[in-house]
Amino acid sequence: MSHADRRAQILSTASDFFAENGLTGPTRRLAEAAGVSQRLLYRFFPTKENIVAEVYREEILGAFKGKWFADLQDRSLPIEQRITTFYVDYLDTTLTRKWMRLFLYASLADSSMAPDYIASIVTQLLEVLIKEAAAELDVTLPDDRAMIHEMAWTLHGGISHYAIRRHIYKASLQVPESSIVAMHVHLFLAGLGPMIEACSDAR
Amino acid sequence: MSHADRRAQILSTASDFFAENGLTGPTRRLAEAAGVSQRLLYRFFPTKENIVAEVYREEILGAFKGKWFADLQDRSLPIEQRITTFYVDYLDTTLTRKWMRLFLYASLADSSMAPDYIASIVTQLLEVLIKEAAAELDVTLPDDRAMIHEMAWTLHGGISHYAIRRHIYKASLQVPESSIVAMHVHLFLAGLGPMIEACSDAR
DNA sequence: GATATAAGTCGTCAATTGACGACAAGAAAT
DNA sequence: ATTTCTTGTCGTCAATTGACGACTTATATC
Repeated sequence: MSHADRRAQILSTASDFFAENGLTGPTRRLAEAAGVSQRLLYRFFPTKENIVAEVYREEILGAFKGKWFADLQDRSLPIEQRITTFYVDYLDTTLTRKWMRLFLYASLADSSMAPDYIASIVTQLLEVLIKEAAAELDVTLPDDRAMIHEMAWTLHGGISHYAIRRHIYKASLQVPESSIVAMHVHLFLAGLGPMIEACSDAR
Repeated sequence: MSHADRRAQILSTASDFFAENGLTGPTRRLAEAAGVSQRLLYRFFPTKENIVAEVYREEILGAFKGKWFADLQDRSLPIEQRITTFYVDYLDTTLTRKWMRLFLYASLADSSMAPDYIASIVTQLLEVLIKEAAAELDVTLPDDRAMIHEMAWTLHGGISHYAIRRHIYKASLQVPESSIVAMHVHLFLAGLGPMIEACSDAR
């Protein structure tokens, strides 16, 4: 098998392996899973840490789509539909079992695998999302950007946590995913106006 | 030092140790952290797994208060205040750094450390919470219990995910915690009615 | 066919791991 | 003072770990 192909195959196996067994999973079991001798791993990667880092780069950082930004701002569609469509896709492509487990293992290991980059992307996403919502609902957002982000997190966090319940806590979920997304989005859009009002009053 | 005291001290150290280093942290480092020889651990616990299990029992399962059920149902106070007070306390006592990290490490390890018990408690909590909210808002909940739970999860999941962002992702959070809780609760109460209506219409 | 180069494995090293037997120090009881 | 029991440590065992040198096998190039 060619160098590039073998490397890709190992990385693909590794992403599944580390997602299931944690970043501390032994290289011998990883090699076994890849159908390869343990020694061969070190022909492609200098250290085990390097394998983990490569998996992280490919699987975690590569899971975001630029298209989302454009779609969320397509005002020819109602905001509820735009957000719902986005989250159905987001759950399907990014908040998968593999992604969530890798991301949590990496975050827990405090390994400086900078979640800053991801935080930055998500923040941009949230900012677009809530600005579009505010525009269609005709409400004015507060000036404080940190506060705006937290408002958007009430929606984004709820859906992210649904993915955690599903993939990490292995909760038995009976309500179909599309209904759940619809609920979260509807609640958010219905409550956004009142929430902003309450925030202004409190000040 | 007496047997009981020493055991308690080891467990206390172990809970911090495993929370920070993961359930795979070595016994030698744990012993060192406890200021004790590694051998001594095995005078109190038959295996390392047993230490982890004991930590889990004490720290994870022991973090829930029966008082919450009573307080949430005290109709002499407005529901918004009841829920807000509950979540401020919940974040402070249960969704701590230590608790979250232990719980996530345990959940990821798929170890059958039955999260069923916790799921059961949380479900009861959510059912009380949303029933009280529906009562005060004078809206009727759907019959489907699974659906009711998911509705409550829009609030509970959002706040839980805030704790994850804070303690696991180490996000820099600028907005004070009390404001965040207030936002989530207000959004939920404002959106609950419309969300329920949308659910009925969809059917 | 000879030869070089790439693909891959075997066996091993030192370090680390969970676990435990053997022993030491101290207190309590007789 | 001797015995006995508790509290504790030292040193060690076998298994596992990441890493790598030495070797084999296949493929391609001349």
